[in-house]
Amino acid sequence: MPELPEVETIRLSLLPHLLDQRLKDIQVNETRLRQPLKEDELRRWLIGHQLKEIQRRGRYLLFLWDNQSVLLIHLGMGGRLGYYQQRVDAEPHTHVIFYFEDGAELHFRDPRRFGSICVFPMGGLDQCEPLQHLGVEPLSRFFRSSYLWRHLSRTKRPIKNVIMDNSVVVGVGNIYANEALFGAGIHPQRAACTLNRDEADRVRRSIVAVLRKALRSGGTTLRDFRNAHGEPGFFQVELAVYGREGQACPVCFTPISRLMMGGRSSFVCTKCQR
DNA sequence: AAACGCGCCTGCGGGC
DNA sequence: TGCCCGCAGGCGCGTT
Repeated sequence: MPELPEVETIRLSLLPHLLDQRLKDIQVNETRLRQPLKEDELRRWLIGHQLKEIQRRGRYLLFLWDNQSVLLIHLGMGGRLGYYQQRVDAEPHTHVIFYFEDGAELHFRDPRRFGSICVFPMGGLDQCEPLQHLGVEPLSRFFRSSYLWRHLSRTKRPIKNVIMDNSVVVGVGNIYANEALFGAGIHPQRAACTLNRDEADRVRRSIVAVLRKALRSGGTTLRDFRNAHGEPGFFQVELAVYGREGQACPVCFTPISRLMMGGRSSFVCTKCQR
């Protein structure tokens, strides 16, 4: 569920509170995450250390500490990070609690346990398996038209699958892929290699535009997304097609149709998107 | 060898 | 009312 704008929103909401804070303790309630959580490693690397930076790579949050260690957190599908100024009762499915010296707490909550938490030395960042094969950041200068064109032109896969492929471009999930393709006027099932350069660049610019706009709205809250303070995002009211089957296309009023692609819902205006 | 499909996991909403 | 099924979907891995 959290795609790039949601993860970035969480990062921005944590930043002012956690920077330079020192970690006092860690409580692990559940180690059975996507990959088993190594509690002793977590404690050994992080307790007593000061948080120096919070970065994001794709959908991963990277917490950098004063001992050159990196805490990697992925929120999976419905994972949440909750920041609390002082002691609070943990909500159900709170698997890990980070206690800081100023009394603040960071709660990692993930009912479906699709998320993951691991720690590794900063020097080993290059060897960190989950980050190995990630493509470019869509909001960086590396997401150029020549880059996307190269990836589109060599495959017959549907365009929607390609822009959701994290080895091409990171952080674009189902919601923003649907929105970006609507904005570009491209049908999600078009074979990527049939797009011409102009269409490919329309897709690229549409991805950037929709991610930026969603970020400005604090992300999309369909059901459970919240920033670190428990506040929802507001981009759901601006969604043009996602989840709007049967509703009028905001441009031409044709009813939005839903089609399944590999078990995932795609929403499309068949008049605007070709 | 690219590309598809499945399994992981729980909550919730719709239908009967 | 209550139960069951389908859907949500990122990611890694196995299969074709």
